Amino acid sequence: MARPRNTESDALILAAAAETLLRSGYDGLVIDELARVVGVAKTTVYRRWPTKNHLVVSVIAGWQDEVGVAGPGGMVGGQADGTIVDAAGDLAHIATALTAIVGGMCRALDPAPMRRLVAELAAARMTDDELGSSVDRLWAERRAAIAAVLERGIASGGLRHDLDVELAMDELAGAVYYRVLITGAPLDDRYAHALVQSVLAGAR
Amino acid sequence: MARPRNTESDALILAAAAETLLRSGYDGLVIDELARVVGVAKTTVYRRWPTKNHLVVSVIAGWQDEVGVAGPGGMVGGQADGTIVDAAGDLAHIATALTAIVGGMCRALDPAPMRRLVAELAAARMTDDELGSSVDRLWAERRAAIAAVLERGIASGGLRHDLDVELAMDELAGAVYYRVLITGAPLDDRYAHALVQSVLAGAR
Amino acid sequence: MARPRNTESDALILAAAAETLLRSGYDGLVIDELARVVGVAKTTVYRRWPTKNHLVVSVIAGWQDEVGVAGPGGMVGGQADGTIVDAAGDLAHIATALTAIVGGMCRALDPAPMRRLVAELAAARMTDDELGSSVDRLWAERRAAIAAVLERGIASGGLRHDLDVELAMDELAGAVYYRVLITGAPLDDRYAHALVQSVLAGAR
Amino acid sequence: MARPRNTESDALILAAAAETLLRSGYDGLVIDELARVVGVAKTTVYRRWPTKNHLVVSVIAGWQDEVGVAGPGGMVGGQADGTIVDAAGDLAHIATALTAIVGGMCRALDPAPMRRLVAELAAARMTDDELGSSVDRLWAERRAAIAAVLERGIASGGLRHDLDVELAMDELAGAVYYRVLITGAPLDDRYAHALVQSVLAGAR
DNA sequence: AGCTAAGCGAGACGGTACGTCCAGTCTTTCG
DNA sequence: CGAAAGACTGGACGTACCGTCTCGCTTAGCT
Repeated sequence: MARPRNTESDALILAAAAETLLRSGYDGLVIDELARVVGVAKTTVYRRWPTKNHLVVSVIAGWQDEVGVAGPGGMVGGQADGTIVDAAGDLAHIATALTAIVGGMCRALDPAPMRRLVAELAAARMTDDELGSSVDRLWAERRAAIAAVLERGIASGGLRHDLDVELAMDELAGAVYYRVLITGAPLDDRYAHALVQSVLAGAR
Repeated sequence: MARPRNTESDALILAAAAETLLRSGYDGLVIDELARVVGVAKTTVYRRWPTKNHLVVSVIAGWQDEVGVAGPGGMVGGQADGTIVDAAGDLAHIATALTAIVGGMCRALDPAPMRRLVAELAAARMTDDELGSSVDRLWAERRAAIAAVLERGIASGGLRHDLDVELAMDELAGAVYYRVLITGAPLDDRYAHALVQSVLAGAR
Repeated sequence: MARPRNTESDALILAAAAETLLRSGYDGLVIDELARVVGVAKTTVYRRWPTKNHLVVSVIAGWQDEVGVAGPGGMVGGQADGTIVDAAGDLAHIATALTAIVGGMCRALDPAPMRRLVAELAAARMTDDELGSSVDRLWAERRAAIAAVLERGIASGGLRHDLDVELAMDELAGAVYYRVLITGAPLDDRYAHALVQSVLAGAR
Repeated sequence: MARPRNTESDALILAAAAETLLRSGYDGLVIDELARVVGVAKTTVYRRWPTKNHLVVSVIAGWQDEVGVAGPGGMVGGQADGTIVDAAGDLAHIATALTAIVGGMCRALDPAPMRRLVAELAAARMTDDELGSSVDRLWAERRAAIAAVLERGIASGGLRHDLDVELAMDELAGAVYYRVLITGAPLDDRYAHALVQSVLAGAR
């Protein structure tokens, strides 16, 4: 009965927002201008995302969906690592699977615009509860991927039975985000490899 | 030769800004109101710090000088862990020293206002270079404290000779900041203890 | 198609601005306060008038439309003097008509707030072209009223054929504005009467 | 007993202020910048003139002293017209003397910067009493010159005994200022001549 | 010759207004 | 009802001047 939403607008807005976010950061994304550029009314944006923050979350979620848990540039699809870990539970395979995931994170988060964005989202998380949970869901995906690998590792006997999975995840993901947000140190596959080795050294 | 700046104003402004920053976060700090509260003209603030960001940097720098590595609320002074590590280099002592530092971090960073602030600073770091380096210096202090302990541990034989100190620090500090900024999980001494144990498990 | 401007706001803002302008002069008109008084956001004012000057122009233009040549407080309508001059062209009637107009000017311009305003507008005229032409249009109305009378006087033979109408107007209006702006001398009907007599003495 | 003021500073400040005033108008004259340009402390300016307005008045007064009542570009010195009028009181000589004075006014006030300045002073007059009287004194000089001529004209029988001198002056000076401030019409010697003729026509 | 009051430069300071920028909401009219 | 257009509230930001003040130094002229 009612006029249906123009789904094309969704895509256009997201695309433009994504580009602007990467190019100019959170503050550089101005809803007014975004709408103008896309050729859409500001209301159309706000009807879909109640807040600038929500829109930003959507953009990032889109990036994840687009490239799997590994983030843009990554290559580990959900089913793929499942298969790998199912096939073999021994330490080498666990390391390989983790390195793939962590490496994907590194490649995804290394670029400066992405770092800025992650920082801004972390800040937004603190003030805005609703957005907070959205952002949490975002981060949670990669966390779950790591958890899956670790738990299969435990199940397969490659890792200690009393391994604190939470803690191991904090160390892995934490080190990466620490470099992203706090030290600004570079992130690449080599670092991912070393990090995984180091953490597994205490998890065997 | 000219009338000197009223250094008391500097102090009052910084104090008020610090308090507001902790209580209300970056956005809660409004220059106009700050000036009013301190009883100073807005121009007096802007004469000292050309931008809100510059002021925030000063506040943080002040925290550093004031409280050492532990940050506001923390209590780990340089001499304390120095003494501990000097006294004995074996693993138990290393663990104790690290737990003290990491526990200090946890207690300092756990409160919500502090989390918000850290996140906002991490974000500001990305855009504003000047502020960035100031923030970096801030974080660097704790990092140095951890490094010192680790290196003495290596020297004393308590830790592996080929231990990647950088990596170990990333794991320790990273896990903490990860919880502060990304997962929002609580931080306390128990966590600090477990974290240190876990990391040392792979460092022996 | 879009939401139309609230025309009531226009009116309210103009009214409040007009009152403030008369009571407190140009500098006494503060946009921030104006908006507050009217109960409107400052942006709503700036959307309509990009500058304080533009707003002042609008106010003045409003006065024109509202009160005719006589200005605020004046009372000489177009038809009144028209009738008079139509009825008889001889000198006495010309003098009466002119005295009415000039007297209206005197009464309108005599009060201190009006003097201040006229002076401020004369000053603004010089810097701001847009505002200048608006102000010019304002002054022009009275000038035209005087010119009409003089020209009918010439046509009816009451005044010299070679009378320089421009010059006579300069003398009449000039004397009034001179007192308004330069000497500060009082203006009333008696003065208007004497002035008209004096100028007509040389115009017969 | 104390160190005397540096009179050279007075001159330099006045000169710079004069130039700026003519080039950039009242608002373009910024005390801070003036002091910087002259190479003098702001206090040195304010010690001499308590207010920007006072300084501006001084500048204008300087112009008068410099060139006699006729203003910059004029040439009728006090003694000159005295001599002229003393020599002969008949109408032709009165007209000549008045034309000289009024012509001087025209030449002095015609340039756009001067118009702006006069307008700004007229506005300042209204708000600032102290400055008002200074400005009044300024205008009064030319007025006095005209009055002198008219009164001698009356004494010599060239002008009517019952001539209202005030009114005649208002007409003469008023027409000029009216063009300066209100209509923006050009002013030159031809206009001065016509104006004097017209006013004298009713004064005989 | 030395004391001292004032001049001077430099620039901090309080105060006040301006005009700008955005986020998010509300109000129309059209399809 | 969805969409386009854009008005509206609300609040902060940084800028610009004015006129006052406080330093420390310099200098003329009285004692």
